[in-house]
Amino acid sequence: MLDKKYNPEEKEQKWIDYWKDNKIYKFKRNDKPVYSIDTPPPTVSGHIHIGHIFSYTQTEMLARYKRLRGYNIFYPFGFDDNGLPSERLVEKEQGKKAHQIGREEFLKLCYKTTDKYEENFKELFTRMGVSTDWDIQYKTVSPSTIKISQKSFLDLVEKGHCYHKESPALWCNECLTSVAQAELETKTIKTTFNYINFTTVEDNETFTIATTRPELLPAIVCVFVNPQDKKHNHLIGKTALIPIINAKVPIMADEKVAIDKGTGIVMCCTFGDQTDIEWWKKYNLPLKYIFTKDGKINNNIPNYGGLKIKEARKKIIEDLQAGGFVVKIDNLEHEVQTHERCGKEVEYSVLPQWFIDIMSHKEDFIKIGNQIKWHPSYMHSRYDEWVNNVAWDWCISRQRYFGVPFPVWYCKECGQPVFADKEDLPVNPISQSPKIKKCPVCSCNDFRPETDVMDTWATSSVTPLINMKYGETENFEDILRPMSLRTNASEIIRTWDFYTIVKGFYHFGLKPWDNIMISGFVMADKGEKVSKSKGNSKHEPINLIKQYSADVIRYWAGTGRLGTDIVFNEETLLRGKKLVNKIWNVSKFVEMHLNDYKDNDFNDFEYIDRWILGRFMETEKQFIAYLEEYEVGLALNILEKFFWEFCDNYIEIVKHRLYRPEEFGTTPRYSGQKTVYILLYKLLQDFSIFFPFITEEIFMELYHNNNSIHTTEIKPLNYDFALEAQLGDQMVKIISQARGAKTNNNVSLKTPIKSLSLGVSAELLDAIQKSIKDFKATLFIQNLDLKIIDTAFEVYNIELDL
RNA sequence: GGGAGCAUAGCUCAGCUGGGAGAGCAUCUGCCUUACAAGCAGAGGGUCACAGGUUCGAGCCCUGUUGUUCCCACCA
Repeated sequence: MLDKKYNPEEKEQKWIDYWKDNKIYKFKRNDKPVYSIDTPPPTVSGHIHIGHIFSYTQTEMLARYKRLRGYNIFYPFGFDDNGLPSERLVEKEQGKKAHQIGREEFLKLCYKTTDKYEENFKELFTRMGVSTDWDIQYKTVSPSTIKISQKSFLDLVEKGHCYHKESPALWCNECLTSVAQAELETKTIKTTFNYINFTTVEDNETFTIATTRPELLPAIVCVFVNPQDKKHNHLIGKTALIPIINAKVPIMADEKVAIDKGTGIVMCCTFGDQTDIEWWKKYNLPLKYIFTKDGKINNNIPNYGGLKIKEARKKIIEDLQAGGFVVKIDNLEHEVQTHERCGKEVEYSVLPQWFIDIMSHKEDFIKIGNQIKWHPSYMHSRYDEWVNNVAWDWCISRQRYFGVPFPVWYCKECGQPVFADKEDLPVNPISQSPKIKKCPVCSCNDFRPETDVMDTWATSSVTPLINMKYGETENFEDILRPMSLRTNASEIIRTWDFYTIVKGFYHFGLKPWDNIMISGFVMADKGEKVSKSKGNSKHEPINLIKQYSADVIRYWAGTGRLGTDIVFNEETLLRGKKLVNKIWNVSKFVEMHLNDYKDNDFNDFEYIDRWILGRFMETEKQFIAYLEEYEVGLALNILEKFFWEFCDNYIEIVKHRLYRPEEFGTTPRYSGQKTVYILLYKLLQDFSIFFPFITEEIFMELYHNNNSIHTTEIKPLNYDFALEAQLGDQMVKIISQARGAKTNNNVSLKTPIKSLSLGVSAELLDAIQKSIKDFKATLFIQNLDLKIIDTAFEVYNIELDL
């Protein structure tokens, strides 16, 4: 017997335990087709917020759908505890920087901290009913993951897609590491645009250069003018004298200079921006690198050495003003590139780094992108746009600690890199030595380890490889190449998705997945993304679960349209709560009437039963169509609509038949029983995608034919009730009008109708006659007068028994 | 500056390949009806952002405009 009231807190825990004990979601190799999901390993950053719940739940619903369609679901969960976010978390908790703690001790703390938070994450996702198989869980810094990451690296080196080079790279002088283009975030800041006078050495002609970065004056290696610039092209070939610094640099020509920007004359430094780097390479300019790694001016620069960049900027402007070199200073708002992990402006640095070649295979990456089906389709263009705009090879070196080490040593004499053997992985070059004793180039026998670690994305981009146990003896390559689905939010198309495609292409020449599904963000308020870093998650998931139940939170998460941001709102939760409550109540009703029910073959359905069965078939067809397009929210929407129709109209009509067989007959009662038996079963199945807990509770109580609703299979009904579905709808409209008459008279719906006079179409007349008992009983009609008219129907007269 | 999404009832949104403008919440009026008052029945409420176009017919297709959000580029 179902309880009078449903107690979510108790029942949800019960089913969590049951599913776990009975391994309901366990992946086993069998004959069924595999549906595999590459779901984002969340960054273990200490806090889980409602945004996580949103996107993971949508994916989870798809897993449930595919499971109910007979697929063998490969649905692992991972944790991305690798890299800077974890390091920053530990630094914050310790109140110390990594280098103050020491490499070994710091790493221990990283493992300890991430383990702790992983448990929190796992618990909460489990609590939400996530049907992942926790036995195939991975993390991005475990020995097995490090092994696969290193293997991937060595494979790319072998294939010539990965190279080591001293090269300018983006540098964060807060995190003290290089970063990749994809890790940048643009920010608008207020600064000044400074117009500074230079002179030519040859004829002492004054010309003005506008710059936002006057502290780079000591780093100027040359000055550029557009050769088409009639006003300034006479300067080309002369020598510029840098004010205050008094260095002399050549004035050169380049088409890339925009004549109408600033004064049309540009200083080229080492390195102010990306164009500087291009010019530096193109014209083989000298290197005048003036910054230290932690964001100060080099000590060897007179007057400004030791100052922080912004201090130096201030001081040099003062000095320039004092020397009379400043023409004017404009206030300016402009966008700068910042490091997304810390929000500080990035600089450029020159260091030996490992790069993965991106630039020479952009077309291939576009091609692979075209082979993947994007949901929603317009997200594909974000990917294309990113690939087309990428300007750098992917720098995967990070001068940090907590991450995957490069399996590389260098000869101390000649610098020749020596790689670990694939069989020996995982390798930590700091604690281990290379196998070979002598450098193959110079025969030196002294090596130093690579101390950099890999970029987080270098590892998370191999999640398909981790899942398939790439290169291991026992692997899943046959079933996971490619995987069926990747899901994530739009913000990491350019990182996670792109890099995974890069790796997939380089390793196998294949797309990593057949489909990709992009979810939106949760907004705290309009335009304000919920995220842990901004601390605006007003609602703690665990409290919301306690208040509303996991099923109801899932309802909210399931309503969003694919790829579209949603605002967290409590009204939606309330709506979900009502729906879940209604499912419970109607199930109680059905249970009550199935006491003596035996499921026999039966096809002699009453007209009204055919109507609702036909309507359900239409609904489920659309429901499935939406889910095939991954439109979870639209599927839920249409199912919900049907469900209320089922409760408010069908159940109200069939009620009397179920209660009073002596009056309406046992066969019509059986027809009603069979109908609610079928439909509740189907509704529970369909709803189980969204509400795994309450549907399981009801299913296990009412239908004793399986060990879980989640291992059943959705099989569409096979009746031909299209006409009944259509005419039944019209009958409901008539019923609704008659009810309206009662309501308008302020009387109960039980009030008898003395007489009802109706005009109906011929086919509707036939329908009403076939369901005359139901029709009259539902409205409590005493006398019914029917005649045929041309239009669908018209109510001529209703006389109530007041 | 380039690309994309969105604009429908007071609020949050749905509306498939072009033909009836919809749901929930809120508001109002009723109803204790043998599952459910966390319920039920009903009502009011819209120039589908704006301007053109295609079509017998446009919320839906095309062009443009405005507003808004996101991604990218812009550090001279």
